[in-house]
Amino acid sequence: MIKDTLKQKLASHLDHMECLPEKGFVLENPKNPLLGDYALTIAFDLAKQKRQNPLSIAKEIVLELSKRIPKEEMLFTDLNGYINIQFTDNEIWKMVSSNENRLDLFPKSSEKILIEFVSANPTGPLHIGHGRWAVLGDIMCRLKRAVGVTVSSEFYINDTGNQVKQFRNSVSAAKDKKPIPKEGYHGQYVLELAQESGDPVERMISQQKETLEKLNVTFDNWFSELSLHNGQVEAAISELKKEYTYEKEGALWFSSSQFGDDKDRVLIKATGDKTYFASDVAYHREKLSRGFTTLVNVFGADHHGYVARMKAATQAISKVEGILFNVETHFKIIIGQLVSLFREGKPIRMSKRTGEMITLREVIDEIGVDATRFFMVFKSADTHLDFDLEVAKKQSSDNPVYYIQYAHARICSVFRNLQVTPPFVHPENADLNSDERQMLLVALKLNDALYEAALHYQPHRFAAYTYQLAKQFHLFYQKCPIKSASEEDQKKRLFIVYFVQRCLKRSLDILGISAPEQM
RNA sequence: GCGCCUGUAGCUCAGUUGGAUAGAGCAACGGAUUUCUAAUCCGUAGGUCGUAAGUUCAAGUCUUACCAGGCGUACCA
Repeated sequence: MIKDTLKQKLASHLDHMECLPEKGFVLENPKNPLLGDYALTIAFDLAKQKRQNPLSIAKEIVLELSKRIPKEEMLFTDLNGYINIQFTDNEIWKMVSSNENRLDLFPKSSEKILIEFVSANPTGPLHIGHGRWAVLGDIMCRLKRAVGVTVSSEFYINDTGNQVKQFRNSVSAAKDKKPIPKEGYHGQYVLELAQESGDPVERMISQQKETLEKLNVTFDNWFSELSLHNGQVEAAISELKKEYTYEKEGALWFSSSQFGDDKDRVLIKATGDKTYFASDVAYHREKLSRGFTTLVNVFGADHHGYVARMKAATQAISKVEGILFNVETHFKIIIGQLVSLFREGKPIRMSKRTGEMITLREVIDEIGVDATRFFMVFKSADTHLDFDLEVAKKQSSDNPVYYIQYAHARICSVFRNLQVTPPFVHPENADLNSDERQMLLVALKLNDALYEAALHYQPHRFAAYTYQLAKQFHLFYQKCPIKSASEEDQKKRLFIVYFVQRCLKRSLDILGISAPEQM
């Protein structure tokens, strides 16, 4: 990580100079790349502490840093109180060669994370919202793994309870040519399932699995709710009973409001049935018992009302059982906002009741896996996504995802055309023009982008980086010909492009998008 | 009513723990190829960052109030 390395280096020097602000400091990216590769704004913070003009502080710091850090590595300049830092070409080449190996670049982590996502009811086909949460969860797993964290992905199957019962009833009603109950499921797929033999719930689960696999999303574990119903739900309830439950109006309540929930929640109804929430408590108890240090749940926004009670339950269980687990810091719930489908600017109404809906499978079939994944990950998880099928498809020529893939294909094409095969030799300290320099710099920032995105569970930031990398390449390609270049330039540029190719491939792999060699 | 998310260019959205002149894509307009894929690149135009106060040397970013949209608010899952 070049930013991290630079920051540590600067921090130790600034500390010795007694110029380290109390709050710490941030390495900025200058708005204008001509100003520098990174920038410090510490002069403004120090101005107050030292009661001096920020401009003169910046000048002093530049002077002192220039003495301490050899000018063969980087150059410091000051402007309007900002301190700008520019790497030398020599230093860029050094970073390129030390960037070759991967995992040991990141801080070691002893975390063991469980990421649960999608967890749709097996009572219908997945829709585009599930697709978004699936892609987000999947890429979070890939990001974490890429920085060396242990991650397990899991789908929780709600294969028991009222909804499942209604669903089975609906299918068997359809089988008997009887009207489907009012509170049942009315989609076209129910009629189709009625034509088939076997348990409709099992059919639905395998259909969902198939769709997700098609989307390039796989789970380490499919966890059945039903499997908790041979004692584990009862066990979880009796654990809570030790301290945090009471009876009221014939029902058993969990006092979740003690743990920050708006109100208390029912575990066992007056009818004697256990609530869905009770199974969920058992499920999360089970997660803790498997020794995960961090739990992550990706919820659809339509379930965000569940967050407070799940946190409350998990905290209560950990207390009763004496497990060291801080919900505030180690139970991360990511809310994925909903997706609205459009076609040529017109909203597509989705209704499970009337059965008028477009399934995730249909979207994938229509616009392709790569485009679906990219559109789902490109926008931040907490913005409502307006997704126009015609735009995603019609644009297929200058769609951002193809733009990125094309960058990769173009590089492969260069090699084919020149009849050369990587790997290429690393040039020694060759001078860089500004386009070559920017190209390498953007490519070098991959690990920083990766680490940041993984740390904050923000896959969209990594997608944005990948796009930026492709963009920089297309610019480079335009400005820096390889075939017609001098022998020396050609050698240098072949290596640059080879480096970029590997960065693109690695980025696309993390996004779960293919990196074609030809388009 | 209360809670969560959102409000930035005509449209869809970025904007790092507050930093330099608020950015990209699409759409519009004008250019670039005797050269490795023009699925590309360059340029022009487009903004009261929902509104109003506040904090700060510095606010799209933080605080408060209000306005608008989405979602939630079950002894359903």
